[in-house]
Amino acid sequence: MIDRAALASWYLEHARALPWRAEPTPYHVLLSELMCQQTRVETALPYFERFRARWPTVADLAAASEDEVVEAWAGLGYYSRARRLHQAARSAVARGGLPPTAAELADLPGIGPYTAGAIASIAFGEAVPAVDGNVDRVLARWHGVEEAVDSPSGKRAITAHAAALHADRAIAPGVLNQALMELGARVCKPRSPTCGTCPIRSGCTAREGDPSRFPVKRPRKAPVAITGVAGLLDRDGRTLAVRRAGTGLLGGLWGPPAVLEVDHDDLDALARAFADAGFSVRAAVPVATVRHVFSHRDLSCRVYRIEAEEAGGRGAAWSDVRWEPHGRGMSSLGRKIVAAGRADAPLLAADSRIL
DNA sequence: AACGCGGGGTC
DNA sequence: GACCCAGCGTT
Repeated sequence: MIDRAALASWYLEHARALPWRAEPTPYHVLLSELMCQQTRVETALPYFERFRARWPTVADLAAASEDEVVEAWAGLGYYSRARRLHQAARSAVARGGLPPTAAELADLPGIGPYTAGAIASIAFGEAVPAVDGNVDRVLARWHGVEEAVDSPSGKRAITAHAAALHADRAIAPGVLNQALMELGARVCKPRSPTCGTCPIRSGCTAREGDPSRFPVKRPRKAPVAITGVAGLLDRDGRTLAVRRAGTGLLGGLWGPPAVLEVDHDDLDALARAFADAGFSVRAAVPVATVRHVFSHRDLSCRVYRIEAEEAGGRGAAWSDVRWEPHGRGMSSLGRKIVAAGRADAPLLAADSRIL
């Protein structure tokens, strides 16, 4: 059995002072947990502060428009989280507040097994596990779990170990769950864990051998290489930006007109993209090629500087169009494309093509 | 069980 | 480059 008292006292001494820990209201925990899904705490921190300042209560967030929320999320990635956070906020307000149990919380959009357990234990004190990547690692190592933690059976095994720690509620559930996560982030790290300082090294299976052998994971597929084109059209120091339609890759996100899954020199596709934004392209000059890796796609995108005139009309590719002064509110890919155009790279006149 | 979905830090 | 991060929802 893991020495829970040692784990808890280690946590109380070493816990980072995170803003949602200072005041772990259900709304703050909801916000932080959604932002931290597959995202480092340090990355989510400034977003949490901005959201909390702009929408201090769950009712404020529910009253915002989805577009506002997605735009405020820009740069954080996995944008369906933003839409689901907004939906969850509206749902919570409609039912008079966030429900206090993991079972009910799991019914809300964006809240799966981990997040439900985290909110229920941290904000409401329910004795339920919250198994994230850190807990996977800590418990797989301690118990020597040989099954892949990203398989259903492996996840069940880890969850059972985590649940057992709450058996007699010797430690406050929120403290225990956060202690496991904090330990995974600070001590029981993926590579070169510092076992010598671990408060629960006694009894740990992996410490006897090679800790980095755990947790076992299924092999992941490499991102598929794709190409695409993007165009920069400037006017009065601003760049033409479009909002991508749909909820697929970068759906709802702002950026310069870009077409994915077409060749680097597919100027017809680029011209159609601008036509959908209401512009007729006269010339396109290649200025850069940017690479952007998503979790499942490895994109090489050729960036063109565009000359065009207003033609009116709009196609279905974009849900909105505007002139964007800074690149704020854009996806990271969008900002990268804008930056490529601002760079002092020489124009590739030899590749220039007039439409 | 596999896939779609972002972005960035770290070694 | 590879790995992985306070994962979830769909198929």
